[in-house]
Amino acid sequence: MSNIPIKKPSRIQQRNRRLILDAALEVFSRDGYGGATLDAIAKGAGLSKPNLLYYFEGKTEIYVTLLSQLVETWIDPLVELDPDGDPVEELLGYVQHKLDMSLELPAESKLFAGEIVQGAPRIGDHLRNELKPLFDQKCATIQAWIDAGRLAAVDPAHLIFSIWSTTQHYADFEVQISVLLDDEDPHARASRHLEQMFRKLLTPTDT
Amino acid sequence: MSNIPIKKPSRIQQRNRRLILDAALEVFSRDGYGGATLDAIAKGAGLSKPNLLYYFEGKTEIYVTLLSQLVETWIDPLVELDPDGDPVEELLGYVQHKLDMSLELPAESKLFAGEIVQGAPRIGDHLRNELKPLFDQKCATIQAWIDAGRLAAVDPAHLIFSIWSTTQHYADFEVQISVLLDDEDPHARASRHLEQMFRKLLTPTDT
DNA sequence: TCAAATTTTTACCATTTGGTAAAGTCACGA
DNA sequence: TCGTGACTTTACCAAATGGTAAAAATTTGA
Repeated sequence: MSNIPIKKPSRIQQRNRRLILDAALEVFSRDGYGGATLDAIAKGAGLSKPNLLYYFEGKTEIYVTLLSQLVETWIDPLVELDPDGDPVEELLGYVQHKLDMSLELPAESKLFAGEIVQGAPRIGDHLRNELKPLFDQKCATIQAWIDAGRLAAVDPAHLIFSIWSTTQHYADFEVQISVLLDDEDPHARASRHLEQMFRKLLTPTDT
Repeated sequence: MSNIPIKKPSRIQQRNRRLILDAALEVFSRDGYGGATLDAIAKGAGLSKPNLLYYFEGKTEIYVTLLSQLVETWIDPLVELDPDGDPVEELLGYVQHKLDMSLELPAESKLFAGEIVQGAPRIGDHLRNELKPLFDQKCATIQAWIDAGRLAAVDPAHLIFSIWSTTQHYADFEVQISVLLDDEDPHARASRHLEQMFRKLLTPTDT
């Protein structure tokens, strides 16, 4: 018996909200929350500023909407870690998946990084309510693999941190990497390097 | 024959510039460049805003001064990588050193991260002129170690990226880590984990 | 087709923010 | 102790920015 009328969004609404969120992703990830302006987002979306505010209640709502959607996509590959699969291959697959995401969605990665670096003032709850339970569950999965002797003894939590940090680094520190690397194809070498590193770390030694 | 009168800074000048830079580090690392305000910095430093601007030409100058000094400290441990030392121990020592820095100077790490994430618009030159040559040199050192069979065959550049990303992660993603870890002492476990990971990666296998 | 609902534009506004001018205060060497 | 230069405060300001009111235009459904 909700009094709130839930109307299905019109085509115009869908299109414009998408335009706005796309433009906002660009602007927020490039300039940070504080540095971003509604004018810049409006310009990017091809709309007027008051028109923006017809679709979103304010700057913060745009930002939070963006981040909420993002967190879903971001933690999704972790969900797919299959307890019944081969431990080493599951985890190496996860590494590659995360690396691919970093290279394909750098703006998303940067937006997320920026928010966390600044203390997650606007998505702290999301982390606690959605990410934490999943994280604990996956740590348990990894620990079970170790206990079964199917994976080298590693610290599950810190393993995940290492996977996150090394892969996201290629998105978040893009500029630094491109300054330092004269390289042809950073992706291929990054991929090989991470595969090598995590395979050595994770492969159990029969004793 | 410079016409610019270089005066040695008075005690007051030294003290106040330090107060300002300390406060600015807090504010910039917490709110980002765009989100930071001169008022917040002034308040943190216990000075009036016009008084701030007596010591620095503007917001940007404070920020750039901070970052320039930071980059020095930041790349310093890399300088110390000794070509004549034991390769594995040198690199593991570097890992620990970087990890310690992340835990002791999180604000510095975040400030740097924030700048890079946003495309290093204000210290790009610093990276090119100071970091790049050092980076190339150290990659060569690592490659030499590998060629001498004293280190497992790894990609030197991407090894360094992995060291940077995993260690700095503990500073930059502090909030996320503290949400996910119920843990007593993250430092000790992080240290052990990274030691384990990089030792396995780097130790040469006699063939 | 035409009225109701939705969407967009125009014209604003209050606050915040980086920055300045200039008067005043303080410290220090002669 | 007094004048000079270093430092600080007061009183501002112009531009930028997040946001609003209301009229105008457009779309939609009967």
